[in-house]
Parts: sequence; structure tokens; C-alpha cells
Amino acid sequence: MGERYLKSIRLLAECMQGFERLSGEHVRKHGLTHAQFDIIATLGNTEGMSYKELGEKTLITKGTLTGVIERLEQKGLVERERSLDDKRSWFIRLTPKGDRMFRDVFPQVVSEGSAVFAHFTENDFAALEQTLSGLKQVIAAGSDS
Amino acid sequence: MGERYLKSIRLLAECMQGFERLSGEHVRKHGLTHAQFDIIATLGNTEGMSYKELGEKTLITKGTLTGVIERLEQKGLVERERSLDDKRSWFIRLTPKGDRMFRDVFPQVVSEGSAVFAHFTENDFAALEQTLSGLKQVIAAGSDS
DNA sequence: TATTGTTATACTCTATAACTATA
DNA sequence: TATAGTTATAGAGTATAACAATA
Repeated sequence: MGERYLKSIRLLAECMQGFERLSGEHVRKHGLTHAQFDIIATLGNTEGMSYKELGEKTLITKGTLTGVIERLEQKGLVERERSLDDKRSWFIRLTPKGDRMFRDVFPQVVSEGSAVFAHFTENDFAALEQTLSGLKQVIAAGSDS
Repeated sequence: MGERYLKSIRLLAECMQGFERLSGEHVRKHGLTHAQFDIIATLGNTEGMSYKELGEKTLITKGTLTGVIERLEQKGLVERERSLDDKRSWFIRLTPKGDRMFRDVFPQVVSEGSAVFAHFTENDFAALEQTLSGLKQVIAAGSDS
């Protein structure tokens, strides 16, 4: 049965894999794991958020999250504060050191990316974004069913 | 600094994340981990290959690969045979049971995907493939530097 | 009763490096 | 000397389930 879309999925996977190969080196150089970088990147440029929200955004389950946040806290990269509204909940945010890490590592990963896209034209970007937006929407629609 | 391409990367990541969310459930239902499914999927529809080749295709390092293959062998899903050409090397291939697993799990993941792409037209697919192919090439080019 | 986060368990993946057996 | 795979180590992520505190 000619699975017409399989080629697209394989391409998508290969693109992400290529990008992870490219960025992973920088992330590890700073002593971060993939999960830890996920958290740093998710917290970057925000006021902070709860475990629940972090878990939803990163797909890391709550039990795992406790450990990941703990290690980031030990490194002095994040800090926690009890929520005033709901005393069961915490607010996790980057410390100044965590913010520096975010601004250090992210642009490095990003500048590798920049080189990769150096000869993309404005039209190329527009086309890519439109295509991926459409793809994202059909995938999100599939998740509901 | 307007990182023009960041939006594309974020979209790409969100697409893959959405797809993994969709497929991960089926993979786990069959008692496989992500890494194990990677191996099964890579060996599916092939004559088999060496650890070296498997490692290159899946990005799993050789030390890890020994363990992953071992667990798949214990489950009776893959079998190993010494290469005749090079006695240091092995050929790993799916067993009949492994092949059934491949044909069971893959189509399930895939049919979820099918639903997702149900209303894609031939032109949509062509556009998506062309865009992703271009993206893959620039990323691969970036890896060389 | 339901939800937020913690703890405990058991397993798997991961990077790394030293090792063996072949080449 | 170099390469294919193994073994050992230490750390980290994962699913799951029972639990405490709060809602």
C-alpha cells in the first residue's frame, strides 16, 4: 500500500536528526543534557512557570521533571518559589546564571543554524514556514482523535 | 538580532514532537523503547547490516548499541551472525518474529499518520517533499563544516 | 475527590574509555 | 596501527505507581 506520506515523515525526521547532531555538540560542551537544555530553552525569556506547564511544553513527565529541575537547581541555573495562589504549586524560573547560560548556549546553537540557512532567501523562508505550519496543524488535529 | 530562521526550526521541532507524541503510544504498547523501535524500523525491509552501519543510521553509539541489540535478541526480535568477510563484524537482521513486529507496529504508527495526512493533495505532498529535501540538504551541508 | 508535586523502583539510554580480536 | 565490537562505569532519562499536601 503506497504510503504516500512516508517520504515526508522520513525527511522530517532526517531534518530534525541533522539539526540535533549539529546542536547537541554545543549543548554537551556546556555540560547540559538534551532534557536540561529543553528546560532552559523553555524557561528562557519567560517569567517562569509551574512544573505542570513545563511538563506539558517539554513532554517530560512530572516524576522525571522533579529530578531534572533538581539537577538544574544544584547547578544554580534555576530557582523555585512557592506559588501564592496555589500552595501545591511552584514557580520555576531561570537564575541570572541560568539566563546567561540561555543567552550563551542558545545563540551558539542558533549561529550554527544561521550558517546553515545563510543562503536562504526571504521567499525560501516564507515557503518553508507556510509548509511547516500546515504540517503542524494536521499533526495537531490528529492528536485530538 | 532577527534570527530569521528560528521560526522554521521551532515549527520543525513542533512537528516532530507532535509526531512522536502520536507514535510513542503505539511503540510503548508493544513493549518497545524509542531506541529499540529505531533499530526495528531501520532493519525492516533490509537484508540486515552491521553494528557500524546501524549506529550510523540511528545515531546510537557502539557501546549503547551492544545493549540495545542484546535486549532485542533476548526478546527474539533480531538475530546476529558473524560476517564471513570480516570476522570482527556481525550481521544483525530481524527474525520472523521481529519482522512481524515491524509489520505490526510500523503500520499502526503509520496509519495514525495516514489519518493525519488524509486530506493532503498530491500537490501538497510534492511541495512538502521539495521543501524538506532542500532543508535536509542545507543542514547536511552545515554538518560538514 | 481531584490535582500538584515528591518519592521509590526498576529499567533503559547515554558518553566515555579501556579492552579483545581481528584486519 | 587501525577498526569492529565488548565491557565497565557513572550518570541521566523514562514509565509507573503509591504517597503527602493542598484544592
